[in-house]
Amino acid sequence: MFDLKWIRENSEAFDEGLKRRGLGPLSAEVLKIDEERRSHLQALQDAQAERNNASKEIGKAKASGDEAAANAAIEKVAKIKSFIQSGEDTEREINERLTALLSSIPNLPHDDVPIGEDETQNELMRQVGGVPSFDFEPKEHFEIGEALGYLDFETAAKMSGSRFVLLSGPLARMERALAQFMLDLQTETHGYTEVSPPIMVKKNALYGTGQLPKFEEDLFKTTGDHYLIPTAEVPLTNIAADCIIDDDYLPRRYVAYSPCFRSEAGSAGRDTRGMIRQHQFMKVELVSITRPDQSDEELERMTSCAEEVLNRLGLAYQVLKLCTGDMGFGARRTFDIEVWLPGQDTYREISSCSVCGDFQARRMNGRYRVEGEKGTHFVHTLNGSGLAVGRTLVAVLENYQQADGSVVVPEVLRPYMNGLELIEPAKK
RNA sequence: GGAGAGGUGGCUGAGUGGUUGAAAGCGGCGGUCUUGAAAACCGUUGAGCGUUUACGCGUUCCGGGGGUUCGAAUCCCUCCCUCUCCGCCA
Repeated sequence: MFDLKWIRENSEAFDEGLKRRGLGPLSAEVLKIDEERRSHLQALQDAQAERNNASKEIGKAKASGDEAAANAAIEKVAKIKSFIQSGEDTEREINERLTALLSSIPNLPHDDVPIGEDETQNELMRQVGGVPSFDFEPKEHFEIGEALGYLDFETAAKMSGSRFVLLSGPLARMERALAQFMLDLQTETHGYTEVSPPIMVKKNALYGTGQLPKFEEDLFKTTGDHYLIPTAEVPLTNIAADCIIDDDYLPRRYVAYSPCFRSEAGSAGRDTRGMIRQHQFMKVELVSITRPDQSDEELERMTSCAEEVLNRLGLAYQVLKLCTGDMGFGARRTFDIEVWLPGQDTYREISSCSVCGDFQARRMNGRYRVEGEKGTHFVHTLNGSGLAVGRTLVAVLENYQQADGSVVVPEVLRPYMNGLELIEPAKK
């Protein structure tokens, strides 16, 4: 959501930002409605002032028992009434148009975000860790997992259809181990506060983070009024909704382990094999609520918190700065972390860290106050995966696979897996 | 699922049609007192929008929306949310 006053005063910068996003200019349309609204408001408010004065007169006249004067004033006001009535209708209608337009406009990218149409134009920031070499042809994760007997798409499809998976035995355990390891790292080493949030939310929460009203088709909705969260970003960021936080409490850092639900409406045919793209997956999510002057630095920090998971797991990855065309709706700047998958012979997204500025804060009315100062300001919000657990499991399987089909358990996970060092095929 | 109660400013909480943007308390800010602090006392303290060089002026806001009325925090309708009791239950 944008500050109307800012658009009014920076209409060129606004259109320029939209252009960088690959969108046409909108300031003219916005300002036209704004203009309409303001000139209308002036007339309406004059009429209201007149009515209020007359009403006070009536009050006084009645109090002093002067019925004649009261009736005269009532008659006078009656004439303005219909104008005010229709004027209020018009105001409502204009406001609705304005909010509808404003709430569908994506956030503007930071100046340093490269301009581009799609993921091919993202900017490579760094590559970390050596890509492992194999003296055999590395398999994809689903081949490995299915051969082990602990990764079962068929059984999942039987009860849930496509894009679901059933993990069992040591792989189910590894999913839990990964989550535990990530949570411990983010809370104990990086200072995040662990949260166990609701995973069903109402639409105002989704409006706050920007999934609604534009992306309803990506969400699962219950038969009631709840939606299943597509990411814990939604409940975590909405902690700040309708709050006024003292500035010395900022930044606030939250981490949550939760399932995520996505309809994948626009992805038919993509990543149909394996567990890369599922309707349901587990993720450890990081969210920061900061002051405006802290948010850029916080994005760097958050990204490195996510990277540390991969460092400790010994997985190779690269960090990209997303170009304008590949960024999400609410983001001003996004870093994607892509992990190396030997089976696919490529890097795949495993985390996405974004700074949203005050875009979400405006939508959810999340503010902070500086001690001793008058008034409030909008907070800045950031979110990032730390990490997507399902895809991390994929990465471990592919990177730690051996020629005989067994999979070595990364050292940092062993304490979480009862000391298990090697995953071998299930005995039938 | 059945029956009730309620949503008021940063917080607690009065207010049931007429100078009420709203008592009181807490908190915040300023001051007096004090070597300093605390306590006490005095004063002050909402937000959005429009307009104005500015002081200011106007308007809207007592969960959201609609209605009644010359006039609504106060009456009516509706939606949302919270809570209590009973039943069921992880």
